[in-house]
Amino acid sequence: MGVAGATSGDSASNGGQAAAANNPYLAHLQPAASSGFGGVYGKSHPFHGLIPGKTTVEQQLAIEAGGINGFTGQPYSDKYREILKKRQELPVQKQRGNFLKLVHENQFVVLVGETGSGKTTQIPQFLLFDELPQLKGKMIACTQPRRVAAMSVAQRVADELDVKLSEEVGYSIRFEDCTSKSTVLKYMTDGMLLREAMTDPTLERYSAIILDEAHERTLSTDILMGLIKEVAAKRPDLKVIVMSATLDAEKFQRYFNDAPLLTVPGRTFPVEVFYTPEPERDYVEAAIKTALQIHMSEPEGDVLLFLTGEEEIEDACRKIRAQGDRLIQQGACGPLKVIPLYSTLPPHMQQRIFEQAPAPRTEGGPPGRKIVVSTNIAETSLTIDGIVYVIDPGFAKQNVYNPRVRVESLLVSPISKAAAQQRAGRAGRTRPGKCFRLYTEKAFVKELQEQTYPEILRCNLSVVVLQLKKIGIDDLVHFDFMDPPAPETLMRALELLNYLGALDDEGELTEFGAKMSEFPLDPQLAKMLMDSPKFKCSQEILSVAAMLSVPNVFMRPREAQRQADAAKANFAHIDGDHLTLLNVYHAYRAQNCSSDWCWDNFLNHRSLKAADNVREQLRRIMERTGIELTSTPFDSPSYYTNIRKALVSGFFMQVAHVERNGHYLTVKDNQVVLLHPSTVLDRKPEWVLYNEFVLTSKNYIRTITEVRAEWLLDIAPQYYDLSTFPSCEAKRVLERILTQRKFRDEHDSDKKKDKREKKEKKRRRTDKSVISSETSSKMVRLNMSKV
DNA sequence: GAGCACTGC
Repeated sequence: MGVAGATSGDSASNGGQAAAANNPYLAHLQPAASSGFGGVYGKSHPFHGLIPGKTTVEQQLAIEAGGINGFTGQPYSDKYREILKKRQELPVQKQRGNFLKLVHENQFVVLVGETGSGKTTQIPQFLLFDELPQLKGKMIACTQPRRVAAMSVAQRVADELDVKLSEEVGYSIRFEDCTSKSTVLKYMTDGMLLREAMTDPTLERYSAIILDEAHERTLSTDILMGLIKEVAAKRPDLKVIVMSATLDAEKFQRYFNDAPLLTVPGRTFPVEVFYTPEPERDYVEAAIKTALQIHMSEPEGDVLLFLTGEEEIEDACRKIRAQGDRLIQQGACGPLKVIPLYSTLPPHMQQRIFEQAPAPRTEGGPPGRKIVVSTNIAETSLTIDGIVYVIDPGFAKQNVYNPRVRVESLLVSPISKAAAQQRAGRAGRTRPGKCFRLYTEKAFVKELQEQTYPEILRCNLSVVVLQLKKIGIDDLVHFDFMDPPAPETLMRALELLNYLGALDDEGELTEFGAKMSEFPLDPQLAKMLMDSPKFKCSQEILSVAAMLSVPNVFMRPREAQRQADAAKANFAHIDGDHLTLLNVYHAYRAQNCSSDWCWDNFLNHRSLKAADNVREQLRRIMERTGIELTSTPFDSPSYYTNIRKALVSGFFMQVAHVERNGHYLTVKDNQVVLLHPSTVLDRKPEWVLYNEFVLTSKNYIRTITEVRAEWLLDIAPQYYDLSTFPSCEAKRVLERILTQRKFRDEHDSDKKKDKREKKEKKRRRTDKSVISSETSSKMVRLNMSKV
């Protein structure tokens, strides 16, 4: 992944230091030396006359129309002038004066700009020429919810400013920092800015921050808003622009101390909205019918149909194709191209949405049509040109978190009015369009909520709490969230972090917790990683943690389920799914990360590649934080038990015990759960540790490994304090073990103890060697033959 | 014997 011409690192300023000192055009590279912080530009400089925070539209226009680029000292290119003409036609240009006035007079500005207004590319530039952050040795940040947006917008703006991407304009996303010492405008993901805040809590390196797409209310944007509100109170010099695409601006204004509002019209075409007169019983059937009706009776133009998930979409595609074929044979309409779209689809399949609609079969015959059947990936992340008709059944899968049982689940639920509007808007990007809503107008008005619940109200907050504690926000209950999460969700997070040792009993961040927060992982995974040297298996746990933080690697196509299951069985480890994942990773590396090999073994290459990336990132953090990288020799009998013990040190709260009736109960919570059918375990071990609890048709625990009761008691005594247990079978079993231990300890003669200790010492000595990566293919072979 | 909406560090 990457943008052509993108570079990372600070090559931009290499060798530029000497030149900069004598070159007035390059003064921004050395503001301290040339003019001092807060200084101004000299007479010969294109930026001469600009006073930070006091520029005028005329000044900015004159600079843009000038001959010399103030950033590079070079004459503007022809391409620059060409782009400039187009920029001048964007609706947001008419508001430049108003924008500058508001920014001069206010710390916070809320800007609502509809699709096509040009806000994402232009506003940061208006601000750049007004702020002149280079004079203060600072930057302007503009956040985006998605990586691709950060990359592509940065490239576009670099072109508009006639500079090389990574120099004055750059971007920063996970796994890729495309900025340099000369960067003054930085596009970045919101998550990335939040990461930075953990080491720079007052965001000193920025003179202004633009939060774009704030209406999406991503978890990171919400936390950033709370944080920036606090920082701004301490830093009157910091400018904050909040940009949103919806009419929900009032809420943002109120939140940011009654900030002024600037509204910029968009540039889209009208979309006529139709409702069904009666509620539809089966929205998929209704959607298919509507799609075919459009094809038969509406003029040329492509169709976008929103459904909720992969299976539903593939199913609908098949049905539309089948029924479409029948109509075509009857000569009732032109040819159809039906294309599915969802995120787990391989990239070359996703590309198909950009194909042209099929041509009519005979010249002058009925027109061909493209129908894209998509999840709400097409609502925000992907834009398909040429869509004229949208079919909106009004549903989407949404994540819901229940703190009481600590379970996240995906539920098909009605979308919000804002989302419905967004969907409809997809029909009007190239010409006037139509949107068919498969619900009544009354339902739209009365039943749909205004906005989608922000993510912060729908998810487990343990990562959020850890991050905020690291940033130095101690009082989370009184932290000014735009929408405060349920106290119970916060309590659950605090409790978990306390058990993991990240917070002490007063709720203060411990040193251990501070280190944990460095890892871009769930706290359980971070804890497991940090404890893994104790069990001499940090190399292996690194791999397991990476595999657990990427999408499922096992593919199971409907038409080849048995082959896929057989392929998976080759990697199965007798002790469970975590070690199976480790086998897969080792085999993948032993096969030189071959994508063909992945395909042959029904493995998702994209996921494995991601796991490899994540592993490398985690390994670096381990090195930086001084956590030892070590392994138990593969031929040691404790190789796998050590790994399983390390799993326990992170996931001791996610353990289930099988009851005499064959049901599993989660420890302490006593929830009845079933082993997910995807597990490689073909028996029912007494104690299992699980990675996640999913609520679908039943209560399932997924990604499971057998563990031993003794480990639970030894590794997590703080949680397995039996006085805190409700009365249950698991408690009785654990009690029995403790009694036996006490008995044994009392009757153990000193001699026996001595012997045991000696043996233990010897074992420790033999465990010290570290395996090299060269042996990894051998490891896989050995291990596979064991199974 | 069953599913993985979508992002992000």
